[in-house]
Amino acid sequence: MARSATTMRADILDSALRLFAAHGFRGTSLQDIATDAGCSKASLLYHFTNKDAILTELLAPVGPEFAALEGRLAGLDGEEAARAAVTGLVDLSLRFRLQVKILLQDVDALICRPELPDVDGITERLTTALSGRSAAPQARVWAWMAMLGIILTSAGELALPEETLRAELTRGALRTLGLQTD
Amino acid sequence: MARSATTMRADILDSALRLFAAHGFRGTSLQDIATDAGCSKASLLYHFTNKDAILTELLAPVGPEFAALEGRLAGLDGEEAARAAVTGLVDLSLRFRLQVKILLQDVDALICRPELPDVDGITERLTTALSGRSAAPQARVWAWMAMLGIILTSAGELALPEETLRAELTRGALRTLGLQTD
DNA sequence: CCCGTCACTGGCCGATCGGTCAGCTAAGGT
DNA sequence: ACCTTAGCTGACCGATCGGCCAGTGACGGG
Repeated sequence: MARSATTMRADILDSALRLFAAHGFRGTSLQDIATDAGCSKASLLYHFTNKDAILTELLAPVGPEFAALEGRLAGLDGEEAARAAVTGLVDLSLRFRLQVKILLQDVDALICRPELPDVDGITERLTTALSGRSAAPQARVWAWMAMLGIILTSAGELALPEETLRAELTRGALRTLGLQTD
Repeated sequence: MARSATTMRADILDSALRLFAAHGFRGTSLQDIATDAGCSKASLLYHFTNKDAILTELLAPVGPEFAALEGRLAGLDGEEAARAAVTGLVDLSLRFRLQVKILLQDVDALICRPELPDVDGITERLTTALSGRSAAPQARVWAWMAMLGIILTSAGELALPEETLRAELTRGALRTLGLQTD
């Protein structure tokens, strides 16, 4: 054995996460991952049944976290819902920077996979909460701006300490939505 | 001859623009475009030297427009620069919805092509203008949020009249940046 | 000491990719 | 009537993709 099994699996997942986030799921070949992880392509398929399984395992923790956030938002309305949605979304975007980047990069190729997070549904319910359950066109536009601003800015490569980023993302999004920033 | 040459070329470009925007450049094969345009794959490569040439022609008008915007912004500073950047960016994002979507979808695969718009440079100069030439971390974060919010919300599929979208994108972005919305 | 299992690999497969090429057809000039 | 040319295509090519399989070598239990 070259190295312990758990190390090999972890190395593969680590390489895959970085490469998928950098070049997209479709833009990263199994050979790319194998080279980066320092093993053969066949070794990947020994530890994982196929390429999709690697992605599924990387994104596994994301779905439940967003579902939990939606559960917390479900009972809220108006400004209360919007504020909770902002802080929750900022938190998840920072915790799952790379994973969210992967999801948004290949949305169209990744929806229609039942085991993966339902991106369309999540974005719709999040924008609804961010808009304070309002159907007004302006509220919907601002909700989309706030959501995309939060998610993609945190997925970007701003070289800032995490707490600074968290605070400014929150303030920026609240202002986008037309809410007081305390 | 099946149809006039100009019609065929235009049909190919039309199909390619829609498909590239929907599934990405790498996610769209020449066969996909040919099927959508109602011709053979070989016919594509009769009208265009290769796949990249189709993309280059689709994105040709975008680069100069952004360069012109940057030229107008170059002499401005502070809040004046930020306001001009917002209105200019909203305008271009709405005029080139699909093209911008293509550019952002496959950024990593599309940079390093000299004949294509320099996405990194454009985004950097735009965020600088949006932040009012400020180097403060908060200003840079908000500039990124405003830019990504504008570009990707206009590239999305909100079913709203264009002038409503233009007005709300502008107001939302100005508020993100902490500016009065008149 | 041997044998089974685990970790891993080289080599191969069919499908699909972007791209080439010889050749067909119809229109237009002479 | 003949020839040229533009428009278009089917067939084919090498490269690369995801995935499969028959091994091979090291380790641990009996």
